[in-house]
Amino acid sequence: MPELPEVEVVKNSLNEVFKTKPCLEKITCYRKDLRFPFPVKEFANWKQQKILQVERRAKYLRIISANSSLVCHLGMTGSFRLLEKSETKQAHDHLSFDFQDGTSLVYNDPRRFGFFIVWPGSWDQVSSAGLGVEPLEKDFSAEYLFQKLKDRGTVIKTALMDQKLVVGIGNIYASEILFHSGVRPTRKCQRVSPEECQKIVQNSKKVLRDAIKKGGSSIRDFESPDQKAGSYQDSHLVYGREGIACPNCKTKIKQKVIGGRSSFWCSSCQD
DNA sequence: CTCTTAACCTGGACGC
DNA sequence: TGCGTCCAGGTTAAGA
Repeated sequence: MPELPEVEVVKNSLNEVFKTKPCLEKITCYRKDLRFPFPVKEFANWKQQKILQVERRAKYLRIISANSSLVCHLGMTGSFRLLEKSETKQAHDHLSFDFQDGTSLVYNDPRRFGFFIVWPGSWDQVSSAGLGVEPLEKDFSAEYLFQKLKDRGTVIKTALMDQKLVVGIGNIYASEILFHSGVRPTRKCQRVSPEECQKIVQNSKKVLRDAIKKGGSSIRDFESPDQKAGSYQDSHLVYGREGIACPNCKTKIKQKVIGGRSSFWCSSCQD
């Protein structure tokens, strides 16, 4: 489900929830694991704790209490929603943060690719791959991107989705960013010019910021904890639009699997 | 070392 | 209605 904009929206929404209901009664899990075993011992320490803040790095969330913190990843289908006192849990509800007023914040994840782990100290320890720069920060620059691309054997779309290079960009936004930049997803990294790097960097920031503003993309099932669906899917120009006219030139949008992921582009607007 | 593929899971859409 | 196949926003171990 979630790329950077969706995770950012979830983060903001969780912070709203925890601002109103900072005091936890307990954490309950309804199974023993997701992608990794739940840190059950650690959960026991969260009884009666106050939740201070939620942060985001890459597609990871960090939930911080007074004396501990948890890192959560939503995988493909993870989501949170608020459960009122009278409501009962649903299929694929795997864990809940239970508040002292009887309501709960429930984590639901049909495919169970998500996880909760104890905060290990540094972000790089969360991902064995090692995390690249944040796309919305200054250090994601045209110079940085050009340097990273110049000795790579892969194509540009694969590079944009490589979390070691830049974090947070997934399959939807990679296609969208490359369309906005006029660069074909199949272009070899070494053949992307400095000028095109500039465009890709600028459009990454623009597309991701616009998507955050619109609450993320809600295709299939994404929604934030306040139950609001995002609307950025209405702004998708190529993703999921195979055979539909390009908004610029009316050429039919192409689709092809690149690096194992479905990719979309306009063969006339993108070189 | 770099790069690609398969696997982890469930559910929804589609074809027969 | 049912059953088989394919596909889905991510990550990463294993293979080439």
